[in-house]
Amino acid sequence: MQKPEKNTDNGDQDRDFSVLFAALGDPTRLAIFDRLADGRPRSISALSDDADMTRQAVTKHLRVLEAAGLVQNHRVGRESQYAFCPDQLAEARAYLDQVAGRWESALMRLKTFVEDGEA
Amino acid sequence: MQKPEKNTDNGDQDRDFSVLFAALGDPTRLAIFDRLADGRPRSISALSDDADMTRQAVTKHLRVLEAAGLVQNHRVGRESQYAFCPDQLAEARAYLDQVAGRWESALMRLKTFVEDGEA
DNA sequence: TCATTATGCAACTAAAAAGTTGCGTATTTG
DNA sequence: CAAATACGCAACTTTTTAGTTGCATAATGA
Repeated sequence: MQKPEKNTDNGDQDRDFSVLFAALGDPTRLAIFDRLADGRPRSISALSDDADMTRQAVTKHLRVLEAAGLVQNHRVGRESQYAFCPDQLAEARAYLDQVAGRWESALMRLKTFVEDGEA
Repeated sequence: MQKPEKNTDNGDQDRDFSVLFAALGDPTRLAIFDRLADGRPRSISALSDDADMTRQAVTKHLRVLEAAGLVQNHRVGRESQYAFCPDQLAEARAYLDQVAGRWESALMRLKTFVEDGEA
C-alpha cells in the first residue's frame, strides 16, 4: 500500500484496455456485438426485438459499445443504424495475444532453467 | 420485444464469455492479471502493495479473477499465493478470433458480391 | 393529413460492484 | 512467548450499472 505519489507508469503500456473488456463484459452487449459481426448494420428496434428488455435499455448498451469504439452509429432516415467496428476488437485481440506471449516466454524461461538444472 | 418464451439458443454457442470479459473489465483486475502474466505467483499483500486500495479490496478482485478461472490460488503457510492461469485466457482469445473471423468472412462475401456486380 | 414507426431525453428505481472498517485467527519470527 | 505478518469474515457505505417509465419529436406510409 505504499506508492510514490502517483503511478504514472503502466509498465510501458499507455492505454487502458479494461474499458474495452468492460464493454464486452455484459451478456446483452456481447450478444449484440456478436450478432453485428455478420456485417449487417441494424437499427435499435431490430436489435431490441431479440433482447428481452426495453428499447431504451438496448439503446444504453449500444452507447456503451459505441463509446468503447466497438460499434459505429449513423442515422439514416428515422432510424439509427449500428454497425460492427473491427478496429477495437483487433486491439483487444492484440493485447490478449501480448499477455499470452509474455506468459509463454515465462514458461520457456522456467523450462530452460529446469533443464539446465540450476536448482 | 417478442420472444418464444425463453431464449435457450445462443446461436449454437453454449458458453457465456461475458463473465470472462467482465472479470478483465476493471482496471485494477486487469492490472493484476497483466502482472501475474510473468509467471510469478504473488501473495495478496504483495499485490496490494502496488494497488492504491486496501488489501480487502484487492482480495475481492482476486476472487473475481479466480471465479472466472483466470487465476489460481493456493495457500502456502500463512500466505495465499495467486498465480496466472492460461486456459481461460486462451478461451477468450479463441472467442475473439472467432468473432473476427466471422467479420472477415462477411467482408469477403461483400467483396465478391460487389466484384461480380450484382447491384 | 393522420396514424404509425423509430427514436431521444430525463427522471427514476433497483440491484450489483467497489471499497472501507473493525475484528478475529493462524503463522512466522525475534 | 510476544510482536509482527498475512489473512478471513462480516457489516457497512458509496458509486455504478442496468433497466424502467413517461413524454416529446422526427420520419414514413396509407
